Amino acid sequence: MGYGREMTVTCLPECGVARFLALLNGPWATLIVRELLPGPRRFTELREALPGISPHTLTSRLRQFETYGIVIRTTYPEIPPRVEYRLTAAGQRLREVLDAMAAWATSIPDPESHSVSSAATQNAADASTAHIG
Amino acid sequence: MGYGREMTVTCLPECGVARFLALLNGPWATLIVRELLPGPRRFTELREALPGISPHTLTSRLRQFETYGIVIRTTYPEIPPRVEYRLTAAGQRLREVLDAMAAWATSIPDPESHSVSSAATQNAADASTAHIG
DNA sequence: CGGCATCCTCCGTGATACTG
DNA sequence: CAGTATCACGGAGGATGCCG
Repeated sequence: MGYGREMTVTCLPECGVARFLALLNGPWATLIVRELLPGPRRFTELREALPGISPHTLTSRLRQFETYGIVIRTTYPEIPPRVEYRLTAAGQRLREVLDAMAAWATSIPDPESHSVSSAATQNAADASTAHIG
Repeated sequence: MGYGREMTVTCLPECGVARFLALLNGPWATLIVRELLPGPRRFTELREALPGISPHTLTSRLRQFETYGIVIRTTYPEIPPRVEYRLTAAGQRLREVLDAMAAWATSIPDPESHSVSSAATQNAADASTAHIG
């Protein structure tokens, strides 16, 4: 699955979570959607809004979104050429998911406060002393 | 970012969405959390609940979750050995995110209904004829 | 400006085998 | 049972160059 074999996404998984992961795979995918939430964006605008992304990756994700009906690609036959990407109704419904992600992430402490040395690993002996079960 | 360089996650991104993606990276990560939501699970239970996952991957994700305080690993010094993984309070708050994911995924049509041939690509000429803005 | 083509790296994952 | 070790794969992603 995933980055190895399988998951050709010829037919999406039954599980909703799995379906989501199949469509918004990769670190950039969700961030691109995030940039499109406020409104339509041009290719270059997306590039500038996503520091570090390569045009190759941006095109790749945008094309996949287009294929799955998350994004609409509109070409304006102008000089210089202009292309706008905007979320479909389905794509805009992703706002709730991203909001949930952001809400969760901001609620957890920084990774510094739970370094590996004082990680959550524990033994049942300690557990019985405490109140695990 | 992502699978290339950077994103060593020494310090999580400011953006909540990016933080989420940094912690729940990879296709299996979220699915593992999903299996832990109902309650504590043992290593083998998780393996069986996630068809196709390898012990290597399962261990890897579980260790990362442990590092970031999403999962608690409890070792029972028994014969045969028993290890339970359970979500922390922060981990359990992921339920809302997964619910949002599932809700969104089930609301979108199957990929068959929007094949590439009839994809959403369109020209501005058509847009003016229609009602884009 | 908005790509596409090509080559390359990185890392999540799988498969198999082995250990406490 | 619960991993660990090793090798290998493949796709996401980066870098560069070129084109309409």
